[in-house]
Amino acid sequence: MNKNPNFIGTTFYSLDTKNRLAIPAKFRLLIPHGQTLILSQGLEGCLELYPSNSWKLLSEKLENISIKNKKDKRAFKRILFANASEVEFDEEGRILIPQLLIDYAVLKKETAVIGLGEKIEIWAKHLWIPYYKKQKNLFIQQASKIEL
Amino acid sequence: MNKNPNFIGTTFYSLDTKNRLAIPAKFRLLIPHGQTLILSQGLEGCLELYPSNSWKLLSEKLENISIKNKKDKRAFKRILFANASEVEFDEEGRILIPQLLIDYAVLKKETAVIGLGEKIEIWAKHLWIPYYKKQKNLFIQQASKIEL
DNA sequence: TCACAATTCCCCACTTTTCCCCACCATGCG
DNA sequence: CGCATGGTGGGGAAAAGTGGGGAATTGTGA
Repeated sequence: MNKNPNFIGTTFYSLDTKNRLAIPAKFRLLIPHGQTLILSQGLEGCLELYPSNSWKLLSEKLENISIKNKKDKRAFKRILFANASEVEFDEEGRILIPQLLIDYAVLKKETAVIGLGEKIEIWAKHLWIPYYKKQKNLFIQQASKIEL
Repeated sequence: MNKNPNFIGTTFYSLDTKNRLAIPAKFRLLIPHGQTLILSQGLEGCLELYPSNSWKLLSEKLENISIKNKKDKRAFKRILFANASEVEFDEEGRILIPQLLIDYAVLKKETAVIGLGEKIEIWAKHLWIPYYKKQKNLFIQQASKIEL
């Protein structure tokens, strides 16, 4: 009965001096109260925030993925899990981001919080903006080919 | 059971100083009460408004297009989701348009709201008028080739 | 075991944004 | 005319985001 969350949209929020970051109320409402979340490193230098059930799906997917080199697979899994962290909301709907992950994503004060369906990505704004501009053109080219 | 809406026609409405935009009553009546809508980027610089189930179908379609490169595929999904937003009607039948999308479509006070069957497009009037004039001629040429 | 430092967490306060509500005006129609 | 409907605008309450003080907790080293 528990419907999968469907996070959508971009918001620009501030990481404060205590490494706290607000999560948009719209997203919070999609997450059952008291549920913990998993914050881990994502690709292209962002962070990923998962509700625990989405995280579970991800780990299962990872088990079934076919990387020929088993050694590489183990390594990938280790890095993913080693840097992952359980986080909770405080009274104001913020999460505390571990220093390790702040360094990984080169987070400064300005961040972009982006809903991607089953997960939420967190980007340093100074990295997101150029990435966005570059990829937007690719998007438009691809989308133009599709009959709507 | 649930019949697809069929939005038709152009209206020129005002975006107010609080970024609210009225949706024509005749369109609203086609949307079940309480249903959320997805506002997202369209092509040629407009915005598109979908009943959420229509958007879901569209996004799945877009996600399944064949991009071999996984990195490009991630980028595609990010752009798709980053520029979309859930919106609801207020008591007066208006939606609140996020600043990000206002910037995307270069919306000023005067907007054009256009019914296109299953979706509604929102244009800055100053962009719509020249686009319309230009495409109208093309339309006439095309029409002469088509048997109706 | 204790003292000290660093981190985390609870709480409060301030500012901005969003949303509820009402009021106005134009239009169309009996 | 008077009433109903639909679009526009704005006041003000409520919610959301931001920042910081200080207590509680944890960890470290003497």
